[in-house]
Amino acid sequence: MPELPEVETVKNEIMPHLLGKKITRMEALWAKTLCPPETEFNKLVSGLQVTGLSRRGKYIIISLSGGLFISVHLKMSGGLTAVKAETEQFPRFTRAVFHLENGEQVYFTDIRKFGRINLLTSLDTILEKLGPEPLEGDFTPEVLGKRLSGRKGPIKAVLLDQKVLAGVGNMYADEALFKACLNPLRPADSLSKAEVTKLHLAIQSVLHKAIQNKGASVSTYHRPDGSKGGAQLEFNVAHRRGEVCPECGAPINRQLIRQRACYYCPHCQS
DNA sequence: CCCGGAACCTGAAGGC
DNA sequence: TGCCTTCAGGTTCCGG
Repeated sequence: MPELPEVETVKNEIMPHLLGKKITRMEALWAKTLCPPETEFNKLVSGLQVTGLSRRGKYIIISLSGGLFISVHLKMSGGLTAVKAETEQFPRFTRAVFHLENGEQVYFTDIRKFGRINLLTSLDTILEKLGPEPLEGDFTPEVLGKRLSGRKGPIKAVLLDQKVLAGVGNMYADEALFKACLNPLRPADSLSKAEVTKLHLAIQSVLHKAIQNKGASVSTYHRPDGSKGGAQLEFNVAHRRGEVCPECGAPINRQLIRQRACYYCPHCQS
């Protein structure tokens, strides 16, 4: 599932196919994917040039000439695929198409239709619901400590709150808590200073390593060239139902926390 | 602020 | 083989 490392990888690898190109037309094959709807979207973007690509949390931000932005959220099963030249048949599950100059295209595919491509005049609506970027220099252990203070819910659930920290999802929250040897049910504000520091380091190292491995291909995630990421091969607990802890050999627990599957080692994370 | 639950969707996997 | 149920989990919204 796309979390920060997967979104970062998609952004980086789709960049050469979009940067500097003119958008001739946006096409919606599943109407709800585009907001505003296709006709209105096209009135505003056709002929504009892509001037930049960036990522904030799990959003890909496409900057356009004229001061407009397109945000892409992959949600559960979305992906972008680069295509050199126009083809007559779209791949299965294509929900939207970026038509570019010279007949090039970028497909937005999404089995479950949760993903969204929004046209924005300002990034405020996105930025105001996101906490700090975990890999930026200003994300320090002190900042993490402040974000967790006063939060009495389980640390696992609090880490998934995008307003606390942007970009961490279910898989990497499980991996970071394992690396920091923290029980996912611990109240977020009960962590000692040393534990917060350990968690801060664990979050950064888990995300860095996953980006190096081009994301985790569990279920439907794929890179823009169609290949898979390798980060799932290094998971210690996430999605490892019925397996044992690589550190101590204890069976990995799967427990619902706030309706979300949580994988952890009951021995190492006691 | 905290929490639970539903909604949005489809395909894979497991049970019978 | 085939029907039915469950599971997957990012985000928003609604109600208590």
